[in-house]
Amino acid sequence: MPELPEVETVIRGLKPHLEGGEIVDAKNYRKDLRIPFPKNLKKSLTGQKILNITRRAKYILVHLSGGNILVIHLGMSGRVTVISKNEEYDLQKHDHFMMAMKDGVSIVYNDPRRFGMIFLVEEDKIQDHKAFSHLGPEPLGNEFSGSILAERLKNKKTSIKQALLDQRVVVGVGNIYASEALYQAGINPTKRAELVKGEKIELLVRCIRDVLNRAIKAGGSTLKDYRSADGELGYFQHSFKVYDRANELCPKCKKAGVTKPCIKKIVQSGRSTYYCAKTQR
DNA sequence: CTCCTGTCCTGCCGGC
DNA sequence: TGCCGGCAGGACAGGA
Repeated sequence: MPELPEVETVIRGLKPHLEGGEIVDAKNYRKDLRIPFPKNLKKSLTGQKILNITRRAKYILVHLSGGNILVIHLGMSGRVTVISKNEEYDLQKHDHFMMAMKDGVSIVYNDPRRFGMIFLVEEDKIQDHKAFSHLGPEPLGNEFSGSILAERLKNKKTSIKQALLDQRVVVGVGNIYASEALYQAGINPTKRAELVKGEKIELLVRCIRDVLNRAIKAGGSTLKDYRSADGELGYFQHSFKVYDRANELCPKCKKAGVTKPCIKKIVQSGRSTYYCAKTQR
């Protein structure tokens, strides 16, 4: 479900409730998600202070005072709900994990498909952890640029769409924003990755940043209205230009006076891709 | 190495 | 109304 913007939105929703607080209880309601919950999770978390919450790729990193990081990945369908002090809460179907803070606030992790993961890693060993060791640059960071992307796409025979989903190339971009970024950049998703270069690559970098930033902004605006940090796509889903809009007219074509629907849906490596057949070359 | 397919799991939607 | 197939925002193993 969540790509970088949704994960970022969840983190921004959690920060004010958790940062600086102390964990007084934690529970997992089943033994595993995609991978097993850590053994002694309650023991590992209780008494820990939450120093801060950060993001790496699509992972939520909860930094603990003892030097460990509680890592949360939302998979396809994970959500985190904040429950305020004295609020009644009945455990819901697919609630798999909870954590309670000293001030009475708690959070609940819910994940119907259980593709998510929750695990602990030592702060100074995170780079060596197999979930993180292969990760590429953060798309919103300074280390992401046309030349970096070009280097990572060099000799890549796969399509540019699939390359963008590869977390070794760039992190955080998922199935929706890959389609959206390629649309904005006017690049055909089936184009061989290594053939995207020069000005086009610079444009693609700007488009990836822009699409993600606008989605984060939209997520932020939904957060004002909802106390829950549930990573819903929020209002941004209403502004997808091509994703899930097969047989519709894209904004560029509409503006150009085209009347024939231009958005096609294709399947690449088992994932749906949406693009404008007219403007994306 | 790279690339692609299948798999994990539940919910939901459309067609019959 | 019910049943069934197909599909869904991610990540990874395993085979070619």
